Amino acid sequence: MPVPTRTRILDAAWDLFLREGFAGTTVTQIEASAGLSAGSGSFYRHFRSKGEVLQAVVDREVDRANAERQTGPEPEETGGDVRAALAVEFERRLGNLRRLHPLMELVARERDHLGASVDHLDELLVARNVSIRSQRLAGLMAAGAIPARDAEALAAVITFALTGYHLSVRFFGHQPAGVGEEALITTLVDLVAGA
Amino acid sequence: MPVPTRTRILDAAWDLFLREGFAGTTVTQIEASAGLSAGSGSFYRHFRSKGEVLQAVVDREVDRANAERQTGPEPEETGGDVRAALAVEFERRLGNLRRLHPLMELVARERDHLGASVDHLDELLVARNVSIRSQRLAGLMAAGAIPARDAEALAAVITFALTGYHLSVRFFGHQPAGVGEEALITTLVDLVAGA
DNA sequence: GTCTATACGAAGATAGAC
DNA sequence: GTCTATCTTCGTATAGAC
Repeated sequence: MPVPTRTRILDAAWDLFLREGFAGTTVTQIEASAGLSAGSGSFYRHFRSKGEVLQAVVDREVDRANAERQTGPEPEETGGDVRAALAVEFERRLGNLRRLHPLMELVARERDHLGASVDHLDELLVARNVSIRSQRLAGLMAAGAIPARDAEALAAVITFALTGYHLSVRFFGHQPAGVGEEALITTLVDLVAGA
Repeated sequence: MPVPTRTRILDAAWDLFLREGFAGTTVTQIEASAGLSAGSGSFYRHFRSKGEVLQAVVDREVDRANAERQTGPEPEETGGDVRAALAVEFERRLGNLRRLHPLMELVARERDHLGASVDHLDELLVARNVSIRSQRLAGLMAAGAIPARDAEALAAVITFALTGYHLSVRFFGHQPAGVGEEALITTLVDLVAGA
């Protein structure tokens, strides 16, 4: 079954916007990469402008990310070992960030051309994350498994420590001061669990 | 004493690049904003290309940031109150991030057009920060003022928690899940000092 | 719905007078 | 060193045939 032209355009645009940026990508390039004749206006039979396809591309990726999140693996109960459970959760979060990275980069770079999609990224990266995490942490505190603190603030510290670490590694292309993923997570677990 | 044209061009370009981005800024705009005739090539008597002026602008701002850092206030000894000293240091870091933000944003957006300047930002934002902080923390651990941990990893957690929080607030335009600066710092101090 | 062809405008960069 | 004028290239978008 053939891939519709509209979809091929979205695929091509997603790829090109990531590599060349929005301003650096021409409609002609998109057409060529989508199997249309370069320089023909065939693109415009499917989208009114280059900006419109950017919106559509980002929305599609946000929807994909949300869909994948639904089908993700549930946090297995590790038999009361809080430290192990936290470590697994933090590792999973770093993995999620790696998968989300292309979308993060595109939205960050082209936020001026995007509208409400920025809020969707907020939800995806920060809001929901802090919210869910703080509820879990509050549960652990109530059970006496970890020291009692401001659960929301603690969730924020964790979220931003992981996100910041990820961004730094990706952006600068190396681990900061030789601190690897394992050392970061171990220390973060120690802090939260009160080693 | 008159401002040299080269400097006026740098000022104008810095301003325009921040507001409109590199691709969104035209040489004609820079000329007009620098007091030159719009559309004349007078710009090219001072820089070979638009890309060259971007490099020059970023280098100037990095140098400025480094110079200001030298003359910054020294961390006052707070009479053995480790928690207060940590809080002051974290607040100061958030202030530094606010001042550095325009430069961060520009370099992040235009990194493709920049060369070694990206490494200078790494030094400014991450490398030196983690390095200095880990040394101080190691000193506090040796003195028994805070619990002993992996000093470098702890420094990384602190640096990225603060940087990530700052970025989130700036990028999304609001505090995450109602966690304010004060709550974040208090919780971070509690974690480090072992409350 | 895709093609060829092209209008239209914008922007980087240069030539030569003053 | 700045100006007027212009060259040239490129990119968005449209017109009309098939």
